[in-house]
Amino acid sequence: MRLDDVDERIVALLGADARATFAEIGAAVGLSASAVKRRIDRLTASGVIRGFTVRLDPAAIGWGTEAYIELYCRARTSPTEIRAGLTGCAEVISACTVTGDADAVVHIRARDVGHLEETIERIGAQPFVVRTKSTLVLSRLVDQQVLPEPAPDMAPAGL
Amino acid sequence: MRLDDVDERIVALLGADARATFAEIGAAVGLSASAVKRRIDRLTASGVIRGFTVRLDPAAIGWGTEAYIELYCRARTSPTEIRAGLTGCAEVISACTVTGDADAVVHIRARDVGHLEETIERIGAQPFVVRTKSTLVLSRLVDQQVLPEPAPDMAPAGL
DNA sequence: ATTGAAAGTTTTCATGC
DNA sequence: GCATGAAAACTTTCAAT
Repeated sequence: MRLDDVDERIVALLGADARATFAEIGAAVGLSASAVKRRIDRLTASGVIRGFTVRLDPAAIGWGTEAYIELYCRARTSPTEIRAGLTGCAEVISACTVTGDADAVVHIRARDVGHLEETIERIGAQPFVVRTKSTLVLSRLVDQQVLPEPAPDMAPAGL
Repeated sequence: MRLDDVDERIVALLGADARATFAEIGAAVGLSASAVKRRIDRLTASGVIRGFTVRLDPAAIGWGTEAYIELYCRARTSPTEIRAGLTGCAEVISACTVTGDADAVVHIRARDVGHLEETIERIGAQPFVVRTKSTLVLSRLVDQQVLPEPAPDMAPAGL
């Protein structure tokens, strides 16, 4: 689906505050509240907008430990199998299969290093996991969940 | 700050739909709309809730290529310097300093492999970057932005 | 801390441009 | 595809419990 400039700005405003009213967004982009709602409904129906969520501070609720775990899997392990082995694990923020030495990278959040260790052991105990390699996060520098820019026709933003 | 069970459920509901009305949330947790608003206001004021945002499907707007880039930096490069070098770069989803061989890991989203390559070159051209090591994401298996579970007192043993 | 109700907004939808 | 206007629903505030 193709987003025009107004769609881009609406998406950016929702990224900054997903609970903004249609009237507020409309005032910012020069549209009526109903026109804004129509566009957001269309963006949602078309799958561009997957939903609206809350941004939490994990550290504020005692989940301040973060790590990336590389998974080295048994031959012929399917992505589906990896996903199945990770779902239900509350500590898993994200996971993906990757190129390179490892087969998958799992992003973990835990309460503390003890909890992290326990989680790594739990994941490492999955039958398809041959070994794991963990990288502890020291400090988070950037955390952008939404494209910060009205992505125009090519021309990525300069540094 | 300490979250009680009701707070946990409210946060989980907001995670699933940040535009849910106070009345809807109240019905789900057995509270009035005003009580829900008070709790959400308190969670926001205390920093547990950092804000509300939209979840997009990057592939739906043509940003379907994803990679992790490990940064090997010059000696005595500060995290602040790394952050400064990455801010304003629309392709950077997240970045953090880490333990292990590399100094930092940068999560990138781009339109295609060409755009990714150009981004890697741009980041690699930063004065503090000695070399980079890229890992391309093949398929995303899990993408949980919010703690999926009412984290109860699973008590990290000891302390 | 929560409720319940009043006043002010927002959403929703039908209509017309 | 957008604006307008009216009805319904929601948010916000505050007195009371």
